[in-house]
Amino acid sequence: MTKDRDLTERRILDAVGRIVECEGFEAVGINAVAAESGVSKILIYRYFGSIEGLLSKYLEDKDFWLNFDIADLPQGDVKMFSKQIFRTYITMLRNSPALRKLYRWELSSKHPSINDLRQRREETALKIIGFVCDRSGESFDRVAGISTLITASVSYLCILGENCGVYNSLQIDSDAGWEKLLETIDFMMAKSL
Amino acid sequence: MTKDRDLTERRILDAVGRIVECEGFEAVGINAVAAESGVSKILIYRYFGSIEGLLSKYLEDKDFWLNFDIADLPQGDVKMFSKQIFRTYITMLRNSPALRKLYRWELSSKHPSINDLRQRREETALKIIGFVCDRSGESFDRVAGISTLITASVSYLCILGENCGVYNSLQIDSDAGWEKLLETIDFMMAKSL
DNA sequence: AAGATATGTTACTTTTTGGTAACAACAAAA
DNA sequence: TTTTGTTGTTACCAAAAAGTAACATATCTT
Repeated sequence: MTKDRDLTERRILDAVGRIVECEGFEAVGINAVAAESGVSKILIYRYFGSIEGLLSKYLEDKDFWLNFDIADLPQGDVKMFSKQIFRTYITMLRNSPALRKLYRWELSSKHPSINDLRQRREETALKIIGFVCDRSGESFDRVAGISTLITASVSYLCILGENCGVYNSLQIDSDAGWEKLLETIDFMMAKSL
Repeated sequence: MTKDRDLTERRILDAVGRIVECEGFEAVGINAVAAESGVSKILIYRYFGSIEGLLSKYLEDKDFWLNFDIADLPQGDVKMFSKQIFRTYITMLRNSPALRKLYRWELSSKHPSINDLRQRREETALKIIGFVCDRSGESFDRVAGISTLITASVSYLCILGENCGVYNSLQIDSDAGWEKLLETIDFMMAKSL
């Protein structure tokens, strides 16, 4: 029995990660975390206060938009820039089980740290939309509307893809379906923006 | 103690309805249903076999697309027809808590009767998309892509609206936000179809 | 070394949830 | 009227979940 709080906390958070990726946030209970991490429950309470606190800690650095930096993308052409954002978002969501579980969880949970997340996301969104407006000459409402349509549908379809293979005859659980969707998105943006 | 199985079943199903509308399908457990309906659990088992069976029964006639009839909509102009479908869908979702809860539940549950639902929805979707293709001359993939983008985002935003007021600076929990969205959808369809 | 504090273990209580056994009352068929 | 089957009540059991009390051991300070 070595005594190392940092290590123990890491073990607990790692266990949360595994549970989330595999079964989602809904499955993160004290017993589950204790069992998965091999740490006794009482330590979880001591170090994180509650499951709420544990999840808040876990959520730090997990969201896509929060860690999004405009500077990471090519600045030249606005159309390319916009396209690239959506592509990156899709890639992230399709490759990260934890992110998909997070987006799913948000739809049914009123966890306090989710509000934080949303507010900070709104700030990022505002910045990006403003950026695109400035360079494209489109109205804010137009850009916001299109962005909303695209990101919301992408979020929905990525979540759904975990349980369901086909939506409107599109193969949403495979690359084939997503290429068709990307084609549609590109087409739509070409026409609308 | 009057003996009336039909009445009892009705009482149970009504209780399910109240629970679903208020807390969602996730909260439909035997104890909850028994308490809400005032019927003893064992009768629920006897009459519906299990919670699964109970939910399957409840789900009959609940989905939007399953009860959708092309004949209900104006047949004349294809553009109007398409617009009208999406408008109707939005109105239904925004006015029915149970429907929203169903769409939310689908994202995380593997309940057997959900597969039925999806398959039958696919059939309806195929019909509608085919119908629009025939009359508009657009390709199947184009129509399917646009429909997917719109319905998926609408579903997502309606579900999200229950816990979250703003998305991309759009007020998704109020008519104001939805009018802007409708405007975007109309614009997009005008350009794309 | 002695004491104080942080760390960890074990075993327990309570609550909730799903599930069942045993019996009581009513209704219709024999 | 007796029998049979359906409807309903009560009380229980078992498992899973959250949460806590009491104790043991390591680490650091003085």
